[in-house]
Amino acid sequence: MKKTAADTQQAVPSRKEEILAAAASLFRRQGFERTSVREIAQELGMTSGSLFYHFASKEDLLVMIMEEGLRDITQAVRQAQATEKRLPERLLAMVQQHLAALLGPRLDAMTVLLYEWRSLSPEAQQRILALRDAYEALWTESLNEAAQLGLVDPDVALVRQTLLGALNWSAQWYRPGGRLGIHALAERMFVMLFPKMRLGLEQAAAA
Amino acid sequence: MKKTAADTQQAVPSRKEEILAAAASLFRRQGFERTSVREIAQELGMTSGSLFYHFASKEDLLVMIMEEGLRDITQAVRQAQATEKRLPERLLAMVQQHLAALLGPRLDAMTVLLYEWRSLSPEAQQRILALRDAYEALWTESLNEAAQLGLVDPDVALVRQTLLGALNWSAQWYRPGGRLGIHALAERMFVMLFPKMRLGLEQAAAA
DNA sequence: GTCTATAGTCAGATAGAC
DNA sequence: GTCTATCTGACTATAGAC
Repeated sequence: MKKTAADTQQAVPSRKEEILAAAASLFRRQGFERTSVREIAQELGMTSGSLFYHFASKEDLLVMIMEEGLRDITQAVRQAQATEKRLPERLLAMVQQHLAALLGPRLDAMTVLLYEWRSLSPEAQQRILALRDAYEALWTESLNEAAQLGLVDPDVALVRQTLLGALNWSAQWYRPGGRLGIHALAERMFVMLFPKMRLGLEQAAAA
Repeated sequence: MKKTAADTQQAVPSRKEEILAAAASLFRRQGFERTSVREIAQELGMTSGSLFYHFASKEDLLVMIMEEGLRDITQAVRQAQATEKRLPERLLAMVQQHLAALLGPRLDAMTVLLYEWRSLSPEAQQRILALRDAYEALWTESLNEAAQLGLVDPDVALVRQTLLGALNWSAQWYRPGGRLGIHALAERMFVMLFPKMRLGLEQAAAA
């Protein structure tokens, strides 16, 4: 029995997590192919050979970064969906959690997830795609309900693509410390993208 | 005086254009770094050395693909903007031209433009970024007018990012021959993203 | 304009000492 | 768990014949 349990929430990151974080940061800034394992190792003060004690291959690194990102955002949005029962508020909570996962502390991993999937082998691509489909199914579910209430266009697939496209694009331009925080950004985009939904909240009279 | 003038609209593509098209197709499917010059040459029945008679470097290929894509979409949207004088119709025409340029015959080049810019050298990145800024300025201009008429949120930068994000994301999922043509897709997305705009057109009573 | 041949570089991954 | 040293292969780009 190894001591690798409960490694998800600890404050002191394991070596493996340090490597994943450094790799994600480099992959986001330079792309997967333009980043060498030597660069990743150097970032951590080790040599390239040592990396392969922790990971079987460079692609293995990429796959784990992506799976971690997808696991995080899926869990966050699923919880928002389960917590908020009423519909307009539930979708707002889902948008907030999506942007928080995308633009928050895991920005590197999430950006890599969005823009480096072509560097995966076909087999790994299928695995990641299956996880992404499961995530998108959460949205389809709640958007279907909204469509039945007449709150969104009945073409739910198109609504989902438009919504997630607008949200995901923010990873290309959003920079922490800008004029809008993530929470405020989520509200603004929600109002813009779901104009038929009135929230009965305090921002009803906002500009 | 060489015979290279008026090469833009001809039906028979020059060798250079054939190379650019083959490269764009491979870059879109595999990414820039994962595509070798040998593959590009093979696609055209030549050997890798011959490519360098036409292009100085592999990056040169990428830059030309991107510049061509940006030139096309800028021209198309600028013409729509200049032709339609009235505002809601003008923005619809711009959305239609944006999607037509993005998803039409130049889909390969446009996708490469959107997703491979990190493979450019810093100098080339600046050049491309300047062209992209000029393109986005077209949108800022018309969206500013719309904001003054109360047709869109006054945060024009956010509106532009949201709009272009949703439109550009379609390159990830749209496939020609699907249930929606490009023209119809543009109308649907326009209505979804600009709900305050009523067009005075025939689709006023659509579902 | 295209070929062959190859220079020159750098990548991912492995073996074995410590 | 990290190191040094190295294998093996692939890549871009060039030179010069045709």
